[in-house]
Amino acid sequence: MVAYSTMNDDAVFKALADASRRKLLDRLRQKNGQTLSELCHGLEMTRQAVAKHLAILQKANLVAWRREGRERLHFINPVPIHSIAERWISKFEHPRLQALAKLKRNLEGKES
Amino acid sequence: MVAYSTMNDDAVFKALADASRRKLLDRLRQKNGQTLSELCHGLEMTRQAVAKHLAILQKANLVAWRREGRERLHFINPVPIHSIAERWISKFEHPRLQALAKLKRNLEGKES
DNA sequence: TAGTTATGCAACCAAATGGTTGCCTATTCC
DNA sequence: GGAATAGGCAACCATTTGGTTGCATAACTA
Repeated sequence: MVAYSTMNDDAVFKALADASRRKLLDRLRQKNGQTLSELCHGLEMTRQAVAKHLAILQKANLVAWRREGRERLHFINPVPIHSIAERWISKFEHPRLQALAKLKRNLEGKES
Repeated sequence: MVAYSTMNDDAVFKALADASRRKLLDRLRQKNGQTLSELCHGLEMTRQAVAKHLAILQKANLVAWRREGRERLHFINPVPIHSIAERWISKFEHPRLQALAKLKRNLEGKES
């Protein structure tokens, strides 16, 4: 029995809507536990902007961090993405190519 | 061999970021081929607002429509959602509970 | 043909978003 | 202790976003 809260779906979708944030997730996936400064390298924006993005990812529960001395180590949390994939995207679990053919037929005005 | 264009991922993510648009997709999933007016029923916003949302969904290739007399029939296209689910979300295909445990360990500062 | 229904188009508006700069605090290193 | 490094916080700004109103056009229907 799984009692998942669909409550913060919106936060997750919104967090994923921005390319910079998706890039940050990608980077963390490649190397987990990076510091804030480390995550800034190569991104064409200020540290403060990156910190804002990470805060948004954190509120969506996609990223967590812990303080270590003067540094902040960031860790990715893949669970919310999976939850959404499973319970929202799986709504569309028809055979895809079949669905595409159906869409085309519909657009052409034939009965499906 | 699959040659997928990762180009309009951004449009899809952004389209999905809005709760009203997700609701519209849900409605079309329940009943495909609805008209614009039909899709407006029960939504607390003007027809024009709904039309804008549908235009965004269309640009993301999540919805298509055809003209039928004075009406516009809308059809859902589940393919882009599947594509993203498969090639982006599957990046996070570690065993999830294991990943969550790892995240906790990381936050607690123990080596994983 | 006249009225009603379905949609299109454009201007406008407030709030959210994504970014900046400036400055302050806390650690670490010499 | 003093300089350098890592990050926190707040004010500010332009653009995007999500919505509106107003009006025009096209197609059914009586």
